[in-house]
Amino acid sequence: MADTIQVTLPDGKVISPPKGINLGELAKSIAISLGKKAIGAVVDGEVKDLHSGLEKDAKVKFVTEADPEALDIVRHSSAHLLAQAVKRLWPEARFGVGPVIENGFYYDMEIPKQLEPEDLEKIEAEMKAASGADFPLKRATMARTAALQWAEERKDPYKRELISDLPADATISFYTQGEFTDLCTGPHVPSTGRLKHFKLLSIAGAYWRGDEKRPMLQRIYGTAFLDAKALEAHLKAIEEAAKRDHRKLGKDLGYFMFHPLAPASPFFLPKGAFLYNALVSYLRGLYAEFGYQEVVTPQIFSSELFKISGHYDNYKENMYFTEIEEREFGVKPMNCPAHALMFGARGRSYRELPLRFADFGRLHRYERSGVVAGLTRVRTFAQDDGHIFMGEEQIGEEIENCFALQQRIYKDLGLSAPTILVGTRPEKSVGSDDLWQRAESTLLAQLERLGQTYKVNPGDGAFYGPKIDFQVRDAIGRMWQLSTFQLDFNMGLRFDLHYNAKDGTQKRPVVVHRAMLGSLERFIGVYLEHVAGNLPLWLAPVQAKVLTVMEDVVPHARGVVAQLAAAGFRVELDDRSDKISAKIRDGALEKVPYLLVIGARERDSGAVAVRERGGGDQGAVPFAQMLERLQREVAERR
RNA sequence: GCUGCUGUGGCUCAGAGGUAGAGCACGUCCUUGGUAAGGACGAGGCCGCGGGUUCAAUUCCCGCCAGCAGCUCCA
Repeated sequence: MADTIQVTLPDGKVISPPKGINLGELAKSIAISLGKKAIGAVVDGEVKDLHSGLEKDAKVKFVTEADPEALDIVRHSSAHLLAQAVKRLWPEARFGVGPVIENGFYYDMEIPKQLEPEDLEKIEAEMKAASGADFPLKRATMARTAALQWAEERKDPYKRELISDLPADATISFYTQGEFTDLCTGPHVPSTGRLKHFKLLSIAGAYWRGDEKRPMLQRIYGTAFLDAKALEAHLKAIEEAAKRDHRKLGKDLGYFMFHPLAPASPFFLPKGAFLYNALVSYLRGLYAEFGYQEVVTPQIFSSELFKISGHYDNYKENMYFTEIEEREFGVKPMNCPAHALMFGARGRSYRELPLRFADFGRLHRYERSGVVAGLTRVRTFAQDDGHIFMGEEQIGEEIENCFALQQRIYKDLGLSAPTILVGTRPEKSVGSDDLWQRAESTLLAQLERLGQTYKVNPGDGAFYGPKIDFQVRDAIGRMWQLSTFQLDFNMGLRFDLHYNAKDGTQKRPVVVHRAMLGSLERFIGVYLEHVAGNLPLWLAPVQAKVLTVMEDVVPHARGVVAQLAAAGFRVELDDRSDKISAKIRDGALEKVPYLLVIGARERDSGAVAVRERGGGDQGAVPFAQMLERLQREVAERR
């Protein structure tokens, strides 16, 4: 019995199948039903498909549709099904890679025909046919030379490149389904009949291996699920996401607009400008509390400044320049150089440190035309920017102070805890290895000390120093970078900044660049999506609308509006000669937090009939009580 | 920047080689109605911009601009 192995199942049971048994047979041997349901298996923590053989003792857990791993397997196999369908329709097609992504899969390919949306239907139909044929997916391995020859025969330079890039000792495996074979490590479903609930979503261009110097392939995005219901739900979720797209909300609610004569540059309409300014004044309140001093700095500087700061060498392609009196000037893309000038304008004492400058200055950055989008990627924006000048020994405390401020803001705004990413030295950068080394280790030490969990993104730092980026997942599930803390040992050096230390020596200040909301523009975009346009009372441009039931009560309603306005609330009156239901509908579509209905009854009793956003009629509430409720809610920032 | 798609009244969108339509919004009038659309009438369009083809272009072709989905790049 030397040729059996010990297999431990999830329930702790140990069985002894023959060595080399493939997982599909093993599943069947445990239970016929398991043999039918199994899609793959997790062997010692690694996902395998049912064709894999077992050569040694292992822990095996079969993956059925109930397991989370199943979805990835189905999606990966769906990508193969897509490729098979494309190959049937366009035999000349050459294939790049076809991985699983967060909500589905894609496949990059070179096809002589430029794909159009209608082609997706044709491809889908072909995929259904291949699924109906229920081809088993057979795994085979090939020696490197045979594999390369395979790619050669198919005249597929992409697969060839993929094969030659595989490590010398790699097992090169292929999967065959019917007439179609693809290079792949797997795992896959046992047969194409398992793939029924898929949908092709879009066509896009994608550079081969993400390199813009290499050919652009056509990429087809799709998604697949284990059952029709889940697919339906996902497609529905995509639709719902589109409804809370900030570009749509911004337009519908009259918050901001764009114009072709200022591409990628938002115009904040009165209501949007209110929100913008409300955020700024909220931050100003916190700045007083957290020891910041706000400054106002120029927009345009001689290029000399950017040569000193390093932007001229490292950031020039993102800057706007102009020439006047034969001197070159640059529009600032960041506030830091201006703050450095202010710090250095006179002698500084250690007693002033940490010196915290805050600046809501407008920044301009040239962004390539294809990358701009709504408010989340624009060419002009303001940050809730700040630079902290300090002694090296103050870094820890200051980073901690930054975290405290950030947590306060996120709490007030109802944002969830962000994902933390540490960016280290990029290729294009200023400063010595030693400075970078020190800056990076200081940041990491702080994160450790504060017990924050984080991931490191090598090479993702700013050109002047390493950074901590904070990403927030919005309600739709996309990640956005908002806050950023950046450590800078270089600015002091470049601008030759110094201060008189306690011991009488001249010392170099260290600088922290930090933004809490990041760019106000991006923040507003993300936040609008986060709340689906339902701004909390304290930020809503219109907090309440008074709606009149009939003409007789209009004078009284005016009085109510005046009282609310006198109490500092932003109120509108809807006294149109429309039915109350129509006014309610309009107010609801405007996402106004409170609709206050006034008819004869309310007038006579000094009340308002309250309707809270998203809810129904709450009945009459005495006016004084309502006023108090509004005041409380604003104070609590609900 | 690259690939593809799109561009028609304020908004959402039809339409066709013979210079335009719907719904909503808007205005006026009627209606004063109690919790998500009352009625009638009316006004409003360089059919993104510039070339070309054609007797005729908003429609077909080319270029540009802008937007959208991605790629690449970033708050």
